[in-house]
Amino acid sequence: MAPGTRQPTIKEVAASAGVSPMTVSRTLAGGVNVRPDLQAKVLAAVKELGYFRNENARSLRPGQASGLIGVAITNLGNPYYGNFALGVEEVAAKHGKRIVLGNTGEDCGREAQLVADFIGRQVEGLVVVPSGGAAEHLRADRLGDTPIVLASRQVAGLDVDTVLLDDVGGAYQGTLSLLESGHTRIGFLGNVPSVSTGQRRYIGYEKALAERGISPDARLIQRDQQDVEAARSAMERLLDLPDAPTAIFSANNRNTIGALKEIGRRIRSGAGATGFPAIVSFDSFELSEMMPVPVTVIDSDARQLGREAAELLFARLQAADSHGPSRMIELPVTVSMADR
Amino acid sequence: MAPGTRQPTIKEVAASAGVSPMTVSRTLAGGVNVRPDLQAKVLAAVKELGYFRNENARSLRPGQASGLIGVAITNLGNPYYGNFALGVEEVAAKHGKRIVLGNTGEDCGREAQLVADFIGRQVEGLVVVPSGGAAEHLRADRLGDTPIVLASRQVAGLDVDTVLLDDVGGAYQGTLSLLESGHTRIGFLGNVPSVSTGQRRYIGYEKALAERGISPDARLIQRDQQDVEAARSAMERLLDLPDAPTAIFSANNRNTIGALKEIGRRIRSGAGATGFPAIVSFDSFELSEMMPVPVTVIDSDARQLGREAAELLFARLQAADSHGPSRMIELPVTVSMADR
DNA sequence: CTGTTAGCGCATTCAC
DNA sequence: GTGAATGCGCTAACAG
Repeated sequence: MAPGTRQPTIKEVAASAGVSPMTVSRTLAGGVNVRPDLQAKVLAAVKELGYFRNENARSLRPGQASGLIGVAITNLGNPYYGNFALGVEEVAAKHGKRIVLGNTGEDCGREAQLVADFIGRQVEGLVVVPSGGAAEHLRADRLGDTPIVLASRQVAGLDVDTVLLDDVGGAYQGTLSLLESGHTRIGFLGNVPSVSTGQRRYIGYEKALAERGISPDARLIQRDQQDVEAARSAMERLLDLPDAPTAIFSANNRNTIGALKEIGRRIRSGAGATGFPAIVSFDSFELSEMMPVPVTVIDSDARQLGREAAELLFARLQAADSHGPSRMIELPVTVSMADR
Repeated sequence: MAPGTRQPTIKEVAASAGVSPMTVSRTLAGGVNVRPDLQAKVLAAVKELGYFRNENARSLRPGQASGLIGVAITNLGNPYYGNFALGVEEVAAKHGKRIVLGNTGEDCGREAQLVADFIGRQVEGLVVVPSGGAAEHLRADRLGDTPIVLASRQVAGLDVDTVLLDDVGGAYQGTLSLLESGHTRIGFLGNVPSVSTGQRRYIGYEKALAERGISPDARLIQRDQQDVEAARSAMERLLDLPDAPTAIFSANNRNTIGALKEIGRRIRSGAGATGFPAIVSFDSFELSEMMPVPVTVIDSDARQLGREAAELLFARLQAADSHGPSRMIELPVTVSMADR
């Protein structure tokens, strides 16, 4: 095709095939009630001209759905959310829908923009991992009638379908396993409490301690680390305490990696490979079995989380029920010593 | 949107505000030539009704761009490509465009579908990490006038803008560093040669060997592993050779992780932590400094790769030159001992 | 400054 | 089986 040309339209295909636009439309829609010889002519013209049906114009017609599901995640660079998106896509594909994926970068403003754009592009539904700030823009009545499902994190006061992990239970079990090994001084590394996972995992940790009559020691609790370097630095502070913890509960992948990096740093400066705290990590990571200290992993299936969120959305779409009572699902997690 | 309900339209907003649709349109477009009091009325009605401008209808008008860039990657679950997509998005945002992201899963058919859908949705340009199979559907003349940039991998016979890493040079340098340490039996772990990175990295490996007068030993070369388990198994075969390699060049992240897992397995079965081959890995990975064997990493910046690909695309879009001679960029890589 | 007209690409409805 | 008319939501161009 020559420079400066537009995408060919259905009219041009029709002209080229010597039929009316309707015959082209019908042929592309499956060919019911079109003579085979005309279909062949149309398909030849389509190929010849490099015609693609304009999906935007198509979805303009009333009753025609856009075929799109909007997915907003917080961090594309995190494989957990990448796999989550794959799970959503898998279910969407099963229903003949495509996903449009956007990254919020944990920024509430970008999230609002993204959601507005999704709606402007006529998505049929939304799957959002909320960034944790204000969430006015996610309220059902601000979304037109577009159904939304939250995943991984909940938003206080937002009464919409939500899929979470069993954060409290996982953190509880993980902490309990440390207590059962005899640890009493257990450090906590976590992300900001304004994110619901941070909040919920802390609750599980505290609950296990409480059952053993241990009240949390504020000096052992570091819960503001959003990235690996902050986590490493928090671990450094814990290890330097006069009465350092003998075990660490890390509430997510980023904190676990940071903690392990600090341990590695000390080993390489000649500290020897012993005497470091045992670690329980909420979220798995590759090569956990290769670490110089044993790591117990609380694992969840990101892809399954994505699938469940999408299923919840499609259930609502099929029920044509965008305002029914909201549902909440908690997915189980598995606690296991890193495979070694 | 749930079947049965509609998003409010510009007409309804106009009616609610007591103005004409054009006044609404103008207000939403920035408000030039609209009295402030009418603007206020319009904005109030917009908020009241929860109106979102229909971007699909908007892009139907001639001259109105869709504001979308289509991005197709091979594996969303791989953080490398996640970060790549972030780089594309960053540059797109700078130009006021949004990205639509799709996952091909290394499947050529899905890639073709995805690209067709992107064009059907009137994307202004495409950034594709090609899956490696046949690529008829990526030829410029099959894409209408939509410009395309390939990233990370090239496709033989496809003369379009491409951004690659310095695969050959990186592999050459990495292999050379092993040769300079005195290794002569250097194993190769890589992905399938039909993917251009696999091909190019092998060439660099071979080139370094040739300079030292070493001809590749077929028994040391395993180049069909696309996932971690296959890589581990390939490493197992290498280690079990009567004359096992003293060093390994691993051509990508998946192969490196697999190789290390096999080493870990042997250490845990009591093999002791010495006597394993030195490893050079094309692609970095987290916690590489914690490995029981030293790992040299050939690193590249996925995000920068995404940025460069996007810049190439926007250069072409702005030049309104979708058919000029194609350009090829090779990004440098850094070779460094894992920071330890 | 504001409103009316017209048409973007497509598919539903109704004629033939 | 096929085509002509019509309108989806929006905005350029023009009229007032």
